[in-house]
Amino acid sequence: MPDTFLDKDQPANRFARAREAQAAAVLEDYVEMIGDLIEEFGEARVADIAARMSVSQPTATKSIARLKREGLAMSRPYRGVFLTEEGAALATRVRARHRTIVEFLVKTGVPRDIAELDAEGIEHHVSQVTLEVFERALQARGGD
Amino acid sequence: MPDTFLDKDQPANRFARAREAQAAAVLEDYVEMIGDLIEEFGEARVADIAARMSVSQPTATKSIARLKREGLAMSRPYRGVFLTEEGAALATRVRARHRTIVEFLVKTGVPRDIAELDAEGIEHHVSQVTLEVFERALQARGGD
DNA sequence: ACACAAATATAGCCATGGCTATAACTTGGT
DNA sequence: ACCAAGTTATAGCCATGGCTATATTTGTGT
Ligand SMILES: [Mn+2]
Ligand SMILES: [Mn+2]
Ligand SMILES: [Mn+2]
Ligand SMILES: [Mn+2]
Repeated sequence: MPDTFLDKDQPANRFARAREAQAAAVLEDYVEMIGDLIEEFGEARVADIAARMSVSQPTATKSIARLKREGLAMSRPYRGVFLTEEGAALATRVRARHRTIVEFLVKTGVPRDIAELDAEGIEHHVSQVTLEVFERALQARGGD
Repeated sequence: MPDTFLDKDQPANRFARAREAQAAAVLEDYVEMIGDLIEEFGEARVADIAARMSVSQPTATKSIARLKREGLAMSRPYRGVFLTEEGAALATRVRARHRTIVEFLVKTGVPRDIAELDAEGIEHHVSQVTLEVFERALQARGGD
């Protein structure tokens, strides 16, 4: 065996890679939205999270349990949900990526409302390299 | 109740919409690939489908069962898999969309290998409107 | 203090898409 | 004809993310 260090979690092919990206999608959307709610209301209630995600309250509760398991959020029973440092950092990154993608689509010619809809799914599959390409495209004569 | 006809299946919000797009992703990838295999080898064997998807053979068998249930494919036990008319039509559409997205990303400045990886996930979330915007961008001085 | 409404948790169901282990079938070679 | 190898099907497990129904807790108003 060679003693070089290989990148971990290298998916075998493009389908496996897309599956991995998808697995993080729910986590990403929840932390971003919990961050939004805390920003807006000072706290994130389960009922508000469920409403914004358009899922039932028990479904939101279950996903929040996964966030907690993965160290992204914290909460005590019947209290609001908070982000850990790691969760807050993820929320910030995810929010920036979301915005970049929407703005890139809009600049390319997609109506903003449609860009918002498409971006909600697309965002989870855009690699860092592609994101930087989008950012560069936006900087080039950005607000024409 | 008003007697106007409303569009069916209108998701309540962007998250529900992304969930719906995701639900079709596996179906789309399988029909496209089965079409590829039939094109290349004259038939699509379960083992080859599983290998290309990087899943186990039983996982492929199960997904093929879903394709059959949904009227996209047909097969008899221990025989190859075939596409129905509907499945073949979907494969054609999905393949064209995949290519458009890859070419658009490449033209925007994303390295081709990365564009291929990202497109495998992105493709399922690009609306018809956005796809047409991409196509127009490609036609404008396409091969510089 | 207490009752009631609202919010949250819990129980228990389902479909999907992963997996491994093993059974059953098909096929090619002797 | 038959056996071995290869291929496909089946059984049975798990995690995730949906749902409804119901229990529990919180907090507010009287
Ligand atoms: Mn999203
Ligand atoms: Mn988002
Ligand atoms: Mn795909
Ligand atoms: Mn594809």
